Amino acid sequence: MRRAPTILHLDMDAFFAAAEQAAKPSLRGKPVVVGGIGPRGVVSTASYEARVFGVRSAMPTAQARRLCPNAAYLSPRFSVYRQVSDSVMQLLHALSPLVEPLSLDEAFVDLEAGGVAADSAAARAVGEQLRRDIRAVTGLTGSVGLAGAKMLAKIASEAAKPDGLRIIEPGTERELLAPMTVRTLPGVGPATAEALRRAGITTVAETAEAGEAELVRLLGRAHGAGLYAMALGRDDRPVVAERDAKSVSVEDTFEVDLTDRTRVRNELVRLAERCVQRLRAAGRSGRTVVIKVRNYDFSTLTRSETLRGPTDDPAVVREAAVRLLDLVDTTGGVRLLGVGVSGLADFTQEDLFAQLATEQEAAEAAQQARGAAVAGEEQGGAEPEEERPRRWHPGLDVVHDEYGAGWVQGSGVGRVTVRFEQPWSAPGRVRTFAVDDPALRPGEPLPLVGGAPEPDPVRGGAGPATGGEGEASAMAGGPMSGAGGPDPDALESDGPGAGRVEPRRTEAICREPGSQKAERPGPDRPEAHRQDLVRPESGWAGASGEGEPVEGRGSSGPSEISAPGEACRGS
DNA sequence: TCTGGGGTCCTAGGACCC
DNA sequence: TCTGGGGTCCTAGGACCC
Repeated sequence: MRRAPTILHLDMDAFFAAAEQAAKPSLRGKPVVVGGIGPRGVVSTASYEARVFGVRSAMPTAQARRLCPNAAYLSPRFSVYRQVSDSVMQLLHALSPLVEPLSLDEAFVDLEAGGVAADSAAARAVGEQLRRDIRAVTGLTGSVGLAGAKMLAKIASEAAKPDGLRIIEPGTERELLAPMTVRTLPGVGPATAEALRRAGITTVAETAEAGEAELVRLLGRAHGAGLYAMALGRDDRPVVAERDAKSVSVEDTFEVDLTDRTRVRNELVRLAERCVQRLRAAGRSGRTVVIKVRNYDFSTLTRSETLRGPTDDPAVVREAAVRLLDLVDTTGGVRLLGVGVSGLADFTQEDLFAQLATEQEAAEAAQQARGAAVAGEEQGGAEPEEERPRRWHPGLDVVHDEYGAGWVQGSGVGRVTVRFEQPWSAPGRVRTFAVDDPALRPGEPLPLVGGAPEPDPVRGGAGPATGGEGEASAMAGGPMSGAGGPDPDALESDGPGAGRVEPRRTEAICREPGSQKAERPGPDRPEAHRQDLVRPESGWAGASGEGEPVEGRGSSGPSEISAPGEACRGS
């Protein structure tokens, strides 16, 4: 515990949702929910406008839709968030060599080690400047906590949200923490809180009064002792720059439980290969292979096997995974499968000959596969590689030959609805195309700031905002390009600036006393991941396209999203 | 309401060794 | 003949975090 508040914790505000609002002008000031779009999806991040309606991180998306049917529901675009995160982390590294990232949107910084602040006033100045810099570089807001210990800095940034800065002065922490719920302390989740509650402990003060011995008795050695220290405001953990990953894993939840044993096996093999790809990309190898199986009833089990030495050989991992699967009863249905590797090393100890042998095998197998393909023996699965995605996820970046850059607002019943706008443009308008319209293809994410209004990608055509080009195509039939006539969607779309609300205003609405802190999991849990796990045949697109205000149907998109307090109320 | 994906750390029991 | 401790490794599960 230091005598000056020189440990800084930065937490970006509603990170994923804020990034989407920055990228999509028509969504600014509107409720936005980023997360899994499928029937089993959960919310990663809700914008502050969506939180007004009770939408929270980790909530099933289906429940969020009931609470706030008019929000924009978007799949995460991790490449964009990573890019923004990198530029934020760069700003942090300018302050100190000791930067400890906790996730894409969160990090500790040791200001003392950086020599940029030795007292409270200096720390505040650094924190405020950092917030300005983040805004200038990314267009997004972040909240800063400053204290003499990590735990307190994190509590401070939470209290500062959104778009604020808070200092906990060393010496004041016990008084400050005393009345707070024990859930405030890191490491206290639902189970620990319940165990403590049964012992009559609900506040931090009561936790401290209970004493270390009692807490150890209730919670076990490590957890009890750690919690006792935290309750006293004691936390000596240093800011640690880089930590090597200890495991790599991938998992998929299926839209419909898998019952066919062969299918389960095939999916597991796919996962094993994906896992090894990630392992190799990280330049690592591992010794323990783990599989995870979640059953139809949500019961979950793991099976693991430790090899004689570390490997990054897909065949070795795949075979271990399949062996482990043989130990598991999957009758009744499998909801989720996962494959992981732990016991990571930086190199492989497998003997060179074995390595060469498997590579040769793989080469031969590939050769055979090619032969089979040529002979026309391949069945259905491997259709020729198309440039278009199998599904048009809401939020996906696209480019249209005629209308330029935009993003998918929704899709279904053979159509895809696109809003043509860029981060620096006015809110754009919506057009609907056939899903197989050849003029429409996936596009690169655009930078959130500094994107020069590029020359119009449309050769000789008017820009997307000019209007009058007519409907591109429509209806479930094939592409009907270039027909004239006004675009009905365009007529109903936002004019420039319409419906624009300064984000700050609605954030303020959300900032009701106590409304944030009482809630766990916290308001920002953007570390969720691929939600687009739907297997091709299960087809969420039809489901989501039908009757979803944001995701489909021409004009009823975000352009018609009402301000918070109007539309979403009482549905 | 029906529960994602990617991680970390801890506990506990059994095997095995000294 | 009945019963040591301690250490390490492996496996399984659970809590927690974002």
